[in-house]
Amino acid sequence: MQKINAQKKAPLSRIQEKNRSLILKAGLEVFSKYGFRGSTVDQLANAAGMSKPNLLYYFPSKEAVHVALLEELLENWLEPLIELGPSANPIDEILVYVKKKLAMSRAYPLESRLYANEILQGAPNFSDAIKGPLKELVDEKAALIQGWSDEGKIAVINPYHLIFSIWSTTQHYADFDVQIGGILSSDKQEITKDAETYLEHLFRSTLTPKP
Amino acid sequence: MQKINAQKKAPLSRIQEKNRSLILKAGLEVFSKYGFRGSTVDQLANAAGMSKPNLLYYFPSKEAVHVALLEELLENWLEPLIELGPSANPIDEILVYVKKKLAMSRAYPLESRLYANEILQGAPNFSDAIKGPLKELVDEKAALIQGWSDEGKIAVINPYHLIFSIWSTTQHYADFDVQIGGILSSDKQEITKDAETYLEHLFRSTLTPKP
DNA sequence: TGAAAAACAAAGCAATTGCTCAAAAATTCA
DNA sequence: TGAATTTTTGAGCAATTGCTTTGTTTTTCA
Repeated sequence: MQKINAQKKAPLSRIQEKNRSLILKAGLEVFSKYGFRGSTVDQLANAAGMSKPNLLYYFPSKEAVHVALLEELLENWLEPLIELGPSANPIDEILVYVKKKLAMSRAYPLESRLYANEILQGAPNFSDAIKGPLKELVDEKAALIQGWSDEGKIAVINPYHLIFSIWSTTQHYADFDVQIGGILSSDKQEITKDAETYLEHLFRSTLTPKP
Repeated sequence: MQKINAQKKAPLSRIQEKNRSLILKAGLEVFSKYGFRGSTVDQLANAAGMSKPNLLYYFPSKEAVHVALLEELLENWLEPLIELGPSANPIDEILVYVKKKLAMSRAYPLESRLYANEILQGAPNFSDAIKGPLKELVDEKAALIQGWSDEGKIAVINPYHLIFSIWSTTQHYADFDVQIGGILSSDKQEITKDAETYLEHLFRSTLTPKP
């Protein structure tokens, strides 16, 4: 064990702060591209611009870097959904959530791919978070949406699958970026604009109650 | 090089047939779980129930197994979209495609994850297929859908993004299976039924033209 | 300033990697 | 049957893996 498990006691020095963040940034780049098992400590150290032993001076193992990244990720990932709340106009409230998720896919594609990699590989370091905080939050918001549905303010839909479809359609633009870029010739900005228009239509139609 | 590049000349013997298929099956299991770089020849050989040198007697390298799998995958992957064609009822025609894709996600989750892994990692062995046959097919079907849109038979939507959303929502049930299972307590069969109901509503609402 | 502490890295460790060699075992077929 | 061919593998290769050892350099702060 290294001395750096003082994380919780002493505040981090400037150098520690800088190097830990360099390592996490490097970890994000490497892990999001190759997954945990496909990434090497050498790659991490190279990407972070430091020697291997120095990297392991700040994090006790390759896995520790990965876990730290996933922990950081969870908060940011849940945030937009947390903000979904009671509203006089539920459809717009949900559409705002869709737009936030799409914007996040575009602003943080590496994070999205890190997450996708982890889930794809069976979530070995993330299943607690899924079954705990994530499930709780989704249950809560699904109940909220179900309420809107019961009141006739939105169409009758399964709120869980609604959430899944919002996740999948928005994250697709980050996770399958290579595929989309291979099929569409337009530039990224235009793709994003078209995606937003399309998704707005998609979810508005679905949510609008039938007469 | 091994003698097995006789693939195209001599027909495969019974033993060859059996072992190649054992290896491909093993490759599917391992690669879909860990990605290319995260998988080892040892794992492949173990999963195939044979020694490492014997596996390499049938395929010249780990990469050759991976490439063979991806080639096989492409055909099956394109098939449902190929079948999408002119119809008096475009909405139902598209909904049939959605259902086929969802069924494939459920019947072949490993294939879906193999594909997702490859794309996530930048499609190092698949970008030709994406920019070639896949793009061509998608262009063709997008034109077909655009035609329906122009004729007023379906709503005004961007056909490319419609296709992306069909892919993402259906494949999500295979690729993010662990996450879904962690959130929903119902059994797989019920999840699939609910997903089908939800997706049918989702795409029918989107595609139905507004008066 | 200088001694203690923190930050760093060259070299090296055992284990694992993708793959090969050489030879044994199994199969084929004249 | 038995010789040729195909199939199989134990052993081993150099390279890479995750991580440590050992020490040097830099920073901190009394």
